Amino acid sequence: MRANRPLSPAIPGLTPERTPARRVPVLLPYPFPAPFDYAVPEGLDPRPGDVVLVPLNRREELGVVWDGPPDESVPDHKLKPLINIVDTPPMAEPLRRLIDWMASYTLSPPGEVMAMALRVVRQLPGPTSGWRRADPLPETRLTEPRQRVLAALAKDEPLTTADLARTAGVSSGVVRGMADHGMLLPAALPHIAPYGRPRASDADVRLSAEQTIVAIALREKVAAKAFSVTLLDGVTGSGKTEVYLEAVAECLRQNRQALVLLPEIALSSQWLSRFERRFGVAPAVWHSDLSSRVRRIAWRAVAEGQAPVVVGARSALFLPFPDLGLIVVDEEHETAFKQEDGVVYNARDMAVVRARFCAAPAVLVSATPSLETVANVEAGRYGKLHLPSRHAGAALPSIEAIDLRETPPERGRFLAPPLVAAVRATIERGEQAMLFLNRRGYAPLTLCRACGHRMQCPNCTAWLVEHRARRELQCHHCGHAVPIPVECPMCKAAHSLTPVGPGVERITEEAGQIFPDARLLVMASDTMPGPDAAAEAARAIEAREVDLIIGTQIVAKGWHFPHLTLVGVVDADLGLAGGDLRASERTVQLLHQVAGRAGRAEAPGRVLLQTFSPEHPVMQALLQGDLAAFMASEAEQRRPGHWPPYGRLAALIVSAGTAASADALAQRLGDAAPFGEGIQVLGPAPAPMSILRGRHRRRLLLKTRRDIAVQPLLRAWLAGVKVPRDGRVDVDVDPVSFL
DNA sequence: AGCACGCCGACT
DNA sequence: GTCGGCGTGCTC
Repeated sequence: MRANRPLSPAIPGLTPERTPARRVPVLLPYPFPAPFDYAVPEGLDPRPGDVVLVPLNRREELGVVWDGPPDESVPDHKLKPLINIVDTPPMAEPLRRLIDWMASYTLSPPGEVMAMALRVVRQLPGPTSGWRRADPLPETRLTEPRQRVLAALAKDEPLTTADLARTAGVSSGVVRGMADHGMLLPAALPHIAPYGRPRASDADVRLSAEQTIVAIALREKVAAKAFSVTLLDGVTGSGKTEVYLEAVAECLRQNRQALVLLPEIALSSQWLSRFERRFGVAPAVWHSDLSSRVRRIAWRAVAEGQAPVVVGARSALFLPFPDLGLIVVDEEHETAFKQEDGVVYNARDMAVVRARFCAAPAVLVSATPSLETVANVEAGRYGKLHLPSRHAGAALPSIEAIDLRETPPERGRFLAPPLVAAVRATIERGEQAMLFLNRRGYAPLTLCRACGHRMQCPNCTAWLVEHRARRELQCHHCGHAVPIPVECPMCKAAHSLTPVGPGVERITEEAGQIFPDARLLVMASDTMPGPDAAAEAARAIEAREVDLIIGTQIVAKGWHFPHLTLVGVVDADLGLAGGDLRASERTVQLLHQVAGRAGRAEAPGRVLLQTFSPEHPVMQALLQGDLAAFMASEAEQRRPGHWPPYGRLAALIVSAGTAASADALAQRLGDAAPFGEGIQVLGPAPAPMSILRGRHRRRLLLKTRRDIAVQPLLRAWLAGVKVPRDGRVDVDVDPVSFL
């Protein structure tokens, strides 16, 4: 091969502008440590970012021409020539740099990160997906059906085989035959802009003086066309969305694209209608369960600059924006931005990195900013804009505690008398109430009254949760489910199994008994699968077809229910147990968010927290409405020990098929642990879920001072320990969950 | 990640 | 004597 293709000597005057590279590095969507080199056949001129088809092992694979010099360590004779350059928009430089940066930061193979960006390109139609008429026509019989086909193409607009056959009223065989005779030539399909132009200015926008000041500041950030990070901190109901939509509008005036990341795109029906009200059109939506057709249209539109605004989940970070001018991360404190499987990354932080590579501003939005973001503001790395009061005169809800030690619920019940009375009064006034409990199912624990046996998952260190509607006990970590047994599997006593503790199903049952005439609606991830169900629930609530909403986690996020005036938190202490570094922070954020659902219009809102420890700092912060002080004291507790955000943390999760081999591997990692000034390794210890999906897990934590990067330490550490066949070591840089 | 090669058990 | 189990090793 090499002998047949000598490089032509460079002749002055005839030398092409760019001498084709003899070999190029190609990044493949697999966990190889580095790009592979390929030979460049004559006539092709691949450049960094081009999507290419290459031979790999005896398959053909898509890869991306990567930057940097080729890896000369692979000898020429081992090189295979790349097959073709795919006719699709190339991966732009900012995205390539994001991929490299993420790979290095998360210690993931770059190909695995790139796979997230390429996943969707695979499904793109090739260049032969449409037809145009050949000119001149080859000499063939011009039958009547064939003339109709040519007439259908008179507008010079390529059509797909199916469309062409339909318009011309012929079978697809006619089209095929004409193509075979060279009468039709393959052509890329024209792109029909699927997303309308949003109107940048809107006379109907009514912002308060406070909002206007903040909106102007954000517009200036966008107009600067430079990297910056701004925290937009505003109480729930302060109109943060309207304000950042004005930054989006400014971005549109600059003719650059804007990206808005939401933690749970599936539940964003209200966000979308708000957007449409402001801009007159819908934005492009991006999340993992789009149909392949919609996904294809959206990807193309983004790549060709035809999607001015994209709203999406974390994977939208990898879309091929040619000219991104603004990234907004709404609810930036949400842990849903953290991707826990595959490449472990935090989309909020990667959004900032992407903004830097695009020379664009990033705006982080929250009513309860994360400690990380607050620390970045204090250190001067991020700017901050504040919206301290609720929009349109709505007052912040009043928050009161119900001390369960003083006014406990009746035996076997979970709603205390003061909460029951408040819900009843609210419903009787014709207003809506909500009961919040962040726990799915009927009961979190099933216990044998005869022998004390607890129903546990065989694969995980977790109790089985009763789902009464499905008559099952289910593990929420691995999905393992069994029918509810009649007798105790341990002592064989019949009818001795008792549900312990409440889940939303059980609260719904109780509420049904206490308020028999109330119209109930349960909102939980397993009762509202998908965006349509959530949108329907939101519609029913807004239309006042519901009196009492009972929900988990998902009722906390971003909803605007104007007739909702009472929120009852069934178990405010839930989430504080477990010794998690972030337990307090997360509980405050979640409960504050839930509380914010109450009283968003004229009627004042009221929030009742059922708790066994109203004196706990978390409850006190919520009751006094002083989150800033709480976060400050939380920060002070972390500072001396160099805990995040005042230090860096990385977790190593060791897993293996048996406890013994997990212990052995964890021990060897512990022995090889890095050491030095400002470096500390905690563990090995059993992971909080010491058995998960049948694998035994151990955990080590690397904690360093903020000025010491964890990645070089981790790389050296892992390089020195050989992982056996059945073992795995997963790295989680900046862990947010300690499970 | 695929995919083949390779060395040990139950079948036409 | 072959079909096939999944252990291990490579892919520019």
